[in-house]
Amino acid sequence: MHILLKKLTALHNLSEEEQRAALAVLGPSREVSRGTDIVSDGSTPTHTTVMLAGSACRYKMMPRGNRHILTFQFPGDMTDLYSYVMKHLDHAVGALSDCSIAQIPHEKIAALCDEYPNLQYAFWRDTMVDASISHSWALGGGRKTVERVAHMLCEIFVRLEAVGLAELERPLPYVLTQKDFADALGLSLVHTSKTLAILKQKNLIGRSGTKLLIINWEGLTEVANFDAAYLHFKNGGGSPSQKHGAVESGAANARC
Amino acid sequence: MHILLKKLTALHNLSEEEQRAALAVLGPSREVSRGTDIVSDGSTPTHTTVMLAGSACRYKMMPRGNRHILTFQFPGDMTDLYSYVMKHLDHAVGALSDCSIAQIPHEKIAALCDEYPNLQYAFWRDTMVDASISHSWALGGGRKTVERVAHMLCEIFVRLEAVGLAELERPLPYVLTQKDFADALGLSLVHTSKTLAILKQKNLIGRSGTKLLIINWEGLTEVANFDAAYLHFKNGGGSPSQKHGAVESGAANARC
DNA sequence: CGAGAAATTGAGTCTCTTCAAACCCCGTGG
DNA sequence: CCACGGGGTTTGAAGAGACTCAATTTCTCG
Repeated sequence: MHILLKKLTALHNLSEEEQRAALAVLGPSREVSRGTDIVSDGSTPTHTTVMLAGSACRYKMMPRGNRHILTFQFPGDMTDLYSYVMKHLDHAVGALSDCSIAQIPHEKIAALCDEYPNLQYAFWRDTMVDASISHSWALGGGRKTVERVAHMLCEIFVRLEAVGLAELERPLPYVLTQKDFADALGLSLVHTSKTLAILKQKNLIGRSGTKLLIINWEGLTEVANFDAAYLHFKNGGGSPSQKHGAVESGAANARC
Repeated sequence: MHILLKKLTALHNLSEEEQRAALAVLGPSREVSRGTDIVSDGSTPTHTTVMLAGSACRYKMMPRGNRHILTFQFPGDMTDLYSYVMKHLDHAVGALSDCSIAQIPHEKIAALCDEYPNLQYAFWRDTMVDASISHSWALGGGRKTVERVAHMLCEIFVRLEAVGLAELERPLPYVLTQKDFADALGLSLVHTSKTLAILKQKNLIGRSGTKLLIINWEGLTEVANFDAAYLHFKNGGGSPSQKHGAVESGAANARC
């Protein structure tokens, strides 16, 4: 199953036909190397980007020269539905690792939306999950630092797992540097490092080469006070221990 | 002109017919008194709420007992399009002042969306502006405290002005307590108060009775480093001095 | 094996928080 | 018409958390 469909169907039910239609508009894949911008700030994109592999982020350079990461983007994510709706982008999208991406022209999205309202609904839903994640990040979610860091690790794991790219006992497939975390959390690199050290000390996480490894998922979610509901995956997210499963599966079929 | 249309047309062009259709689904108005919830956390609303008068906020109570304000809602705002898309709400909506509101059943929104794709587009756009505001709030936008506080004041003014509810030289029509600001900014009440005091000292803002008064808009935007572009109003927002006007007016008509 | 990137550690400083008390404005009731 | 009460605002002081600066260590990749 195509990674884009894995993501979309994890959020909303789509018919076979809708799935085929969505795939049909996908352009050829393209490689982007780490550190380069996929879409630049202030531009008015004509295409939407779909992540196929690798990790990226939507970010904004702030006046004081610091990078402010708004969200991470993983395979299956449509980084730029935002620009389809907004036209004018107020942030950039950059590759955090070597990535491969595909594009969809905005006209084709509009055509899809007209023909398949349910698909438009899925797209809308996708952008709203993004908003929900933003909410959760904003103001650090009222959590204290150790919680916040742990929470972000949980989020990343669940999102990757939802598209079949992560599983427990295995290191996360992508490299995110501590600087990336720091810029996403709004903390200094030093402090982020010290906080991660605490989680390592507790034997909740570790490193396997350059990659991050979750050693004790239960423990991590507990420290983080993590509830995957805000990610709005149909199956509730949250890995083996399905704690909060199927919260909204009842409504998942209906459009309203 | 109805307040809802003022808001929607400030974001996107709508035909006469679309405007009529949008108004037609509005339920009767209802009063909500200050401090009560309009929609509660964890619920699955069947209606979308339109603010007619007063100020409200989407908020979440955090484990540690603090209130975390996600966005302010002013007249014309549709607080709950979020729930139309998400079904299951992960935050509450509460009245910050006495409010009057109207509701629209979700089925009617779905019907509207089917019949008037351009209207659905406007709705989508509305929710995305919300997301954009979230982005701007997240992590304090990388600003330092005085900037942040000033920035929030600017945002509130521009949003109210866009629907014709605020003008310079006049106090803002609603009372927002410093606690409200603090909870939205993620700062302590004490610190918020001290920061506002700085802005007063500089003679940028003042108080007129219980209401806030902007004394020097130019100065305030300068301190805040404020650029209204992220609010995505067609006219660029930003009051008399139209600094960043019409950024995307060219594309505003087209759906794609 | 060496170079560069990333992570770690320590020390000093400043911001923001918490706790606590006083103040002010405004509506109410005597 | 004035005293009272309460919500909201202001102020002060002490302490915790986070930041910066700077040096060191570890890791990875060529």
